[in-house]
Amino acid sequence: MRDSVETRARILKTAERIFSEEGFDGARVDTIAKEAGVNKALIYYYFKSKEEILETILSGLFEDAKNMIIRSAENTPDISGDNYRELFDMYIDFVTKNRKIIKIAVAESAKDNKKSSVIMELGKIIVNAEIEKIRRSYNAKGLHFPEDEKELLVMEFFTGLMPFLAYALYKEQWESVYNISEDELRETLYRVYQKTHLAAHLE
Amino acid sequence: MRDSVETRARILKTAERIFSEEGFDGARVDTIAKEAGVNKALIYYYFKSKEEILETILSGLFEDAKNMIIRSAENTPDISGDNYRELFDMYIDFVTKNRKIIKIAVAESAKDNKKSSVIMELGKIIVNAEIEKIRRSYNAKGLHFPEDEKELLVMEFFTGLMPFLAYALYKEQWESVYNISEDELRETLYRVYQKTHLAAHLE
Amino acid sequence: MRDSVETRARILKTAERIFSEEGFDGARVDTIAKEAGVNKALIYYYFKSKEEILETILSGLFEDAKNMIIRSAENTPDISGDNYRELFDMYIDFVTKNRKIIKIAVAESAKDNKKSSVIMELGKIIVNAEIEKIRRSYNAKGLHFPEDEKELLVMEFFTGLMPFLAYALYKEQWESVYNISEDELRETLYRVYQKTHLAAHLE
Amino acid sequence: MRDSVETRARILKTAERIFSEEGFDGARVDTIAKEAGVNKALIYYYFKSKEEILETILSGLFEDAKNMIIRSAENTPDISGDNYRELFDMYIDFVTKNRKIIKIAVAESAKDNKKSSVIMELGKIIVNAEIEKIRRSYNAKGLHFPEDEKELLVMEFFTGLMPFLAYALYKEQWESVYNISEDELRETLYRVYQKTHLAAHLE
DNA sequence: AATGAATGAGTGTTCATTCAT
DNA sequence: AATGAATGAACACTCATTCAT
Repeated sequence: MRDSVETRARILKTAERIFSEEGFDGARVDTIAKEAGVNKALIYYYFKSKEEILETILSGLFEDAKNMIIRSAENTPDISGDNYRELFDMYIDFVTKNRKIIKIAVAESAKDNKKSSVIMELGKIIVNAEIEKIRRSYNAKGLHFPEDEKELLVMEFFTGLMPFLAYALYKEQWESVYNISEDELRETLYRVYQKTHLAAHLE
Repeated sequence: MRDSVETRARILKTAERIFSEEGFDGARVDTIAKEAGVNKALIYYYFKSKEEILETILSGLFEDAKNMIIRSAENTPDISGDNYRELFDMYIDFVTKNRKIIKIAVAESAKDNKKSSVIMELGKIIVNAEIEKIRRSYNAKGLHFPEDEKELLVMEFFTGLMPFLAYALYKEQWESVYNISEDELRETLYRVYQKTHLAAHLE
Repeated sequence: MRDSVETRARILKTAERIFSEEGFDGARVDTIAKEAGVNKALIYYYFKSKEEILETILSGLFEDAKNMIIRSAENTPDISGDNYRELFDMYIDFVTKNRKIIKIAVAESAKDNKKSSVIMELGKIIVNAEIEKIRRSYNAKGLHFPEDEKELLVMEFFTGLMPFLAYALYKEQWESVYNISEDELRETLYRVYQKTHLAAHLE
Repeated sequence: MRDSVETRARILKTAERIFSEEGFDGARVDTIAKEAGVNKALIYYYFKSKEEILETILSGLFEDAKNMIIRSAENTPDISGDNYRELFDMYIDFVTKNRKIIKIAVAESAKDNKKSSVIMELGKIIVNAEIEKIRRSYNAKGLHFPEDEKELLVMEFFTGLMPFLAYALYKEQWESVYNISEDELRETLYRVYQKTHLAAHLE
């Protein structure tokens, strides 16, 4: 019974890696089985289809994101110059830890054949959480919240969230192409993020 | 002979659409043939393999990007408050027109199994062009160019380029999920871009 | 211990139903287990293989048939106008009660790949029993038994037994397609059987 | 193009044989391909699934049956002592020629999971055709047609048609088990059929 | 007597690619 | 330049059967 849980988890972890390496369609169940060290039929004992493995993995990303948002709301309930760094680190850690799943999610979300996508859904909950924080910051300072909420949505999604997703996607390629260390990339991105996205929240 | 060129182009256009809808691995040569209205074997008369179709399409994106950069260098050789809008429009038009290919490129670039990727290559040439413009702006104003070029690279890639790619990827989904028109999204993004990325270039 | 017998019987009863619904090859051990409410491995505790379940079921049919023949020989040792009905009912009851197994047996016997088949074996013992009765009837009446025993064999198999097997096979379909009740079908078949097969035994 | 028709026919002929030997569920597409001397994928070029092969084969049986009925209606439009033999031969030839398909049809029709079945459908058209003939015979003789049409239906199906289907199913097994030649079995069955089913049509 | 987990060998089906014309 | 037919190598998924407890 303990083993069973561990086996299922191993399958998921392996699938996550293979999906992120080959893409969902490019990945082979055979490969997952072999690399997870289990019989292929066992995968279908735990999951009803390859599709269900993907869904399970993406649900995991959602859960993780929600938990991070809750923790984030507790630790840094509003935005101020002081807690910028904490917030940034929380997000960078999240996307770094989940970068394989994020790659899968982005690749799938790029497909033109669906109305909405995982990234849009993920965007929604993260963006809303951020906007809530901003609202609280304004209230705390006794300022009235800017009426143009749509602009805020666009800002959080396109210039707030995207750099983090891009970091998840291209971190390793940046390290190898530009010969930059993980730490340096992270620090540089922090400075850049301060000067661009975060700066816009200080007027 | 005219026909032959047209047929090849039709195959490419159809492949571009199918790839962007289903992803490269998810797409079927059969589907491309049927939807392009040609015999499947004919595709192999024009292209050596499915892979070669992809390469041809992605090369097209490169050519287009290079041309845009050249035009851009002529029209707006440096960056100033006055030509922001022109620059923004040029990029938005480029990613809108090429959004199908960009979706393919991003999905492929998300795969963990390659050192570098199309998006990294595309990033390089675009980012370099932008940095060149910035350098020229500094020189024009008699200022000395900031020493930290790496920060500039990171900035142009993660907060300069990414919002445009995200626009290409999620434009349609944004329109349908947030019930926003193409124009409104574009205008809002312009304002956001001004307040974040472009603002950083004005200190 | 009581339970154990009951469990085994439940497996057999369920297998009988599933085999008759899906055919032997179409049936899945998984389905039998689930519908019998037992663990799949338990089926292999009671039976060596899926094949052995089938054999057990078909042996059951044989035993039942033999018992019926013995009872039949006691109750109606010869054939006369008076006991036609009793005989007919005995057979109809037998094939009705065993119709699921008969469906399985016929479907299996239809396969071209065996020399003989369950239905041929079943035919043999039933036909022989009937012929024995006829012989006794002739003797009782002081008549000499017709020399052409082969004709008798053919008659008992093709026009004596077949209508009963067909009744087992198509009873439910007849009821639904021709909107006829079980009783009406049985009575009509009796009249028909009298006018055809039984009539031939009266000259 | 000629070849293409021939290849498709060869696949069907082989499938017919394999299905009749192993049953539909027991048959393997691999086996059909190998024995038809074609690549397995080619089977899916001509037929969309194993199921569709079966349907095509069974449709063929229907067409053949209809044609036989039409020919039969022309040659022997009513029933009389004189054309018994012709009628019998027509049916025996039909079921002999189509015995492989009939085996498949009976095995499939035995499955408990369908409302109606091929054999019921086949029964309907054949039985109706026979009843029509009987009606014509009565009219020709100036007799009034018996009111109980349901009895006629039952008679034609259970004692008229069934012996022929049984002949198709068990002909070979009879030959080998009872060491009887094809001709002798056919002749004996004719005599038996005369004394039973046909006799009932002479009152 | 009973079960959850595991497996080898397959099973129908698909796919990119090629051949012959 | 174009096509219908053909193929080898997968591919996702299944199944009867067994193992360990």
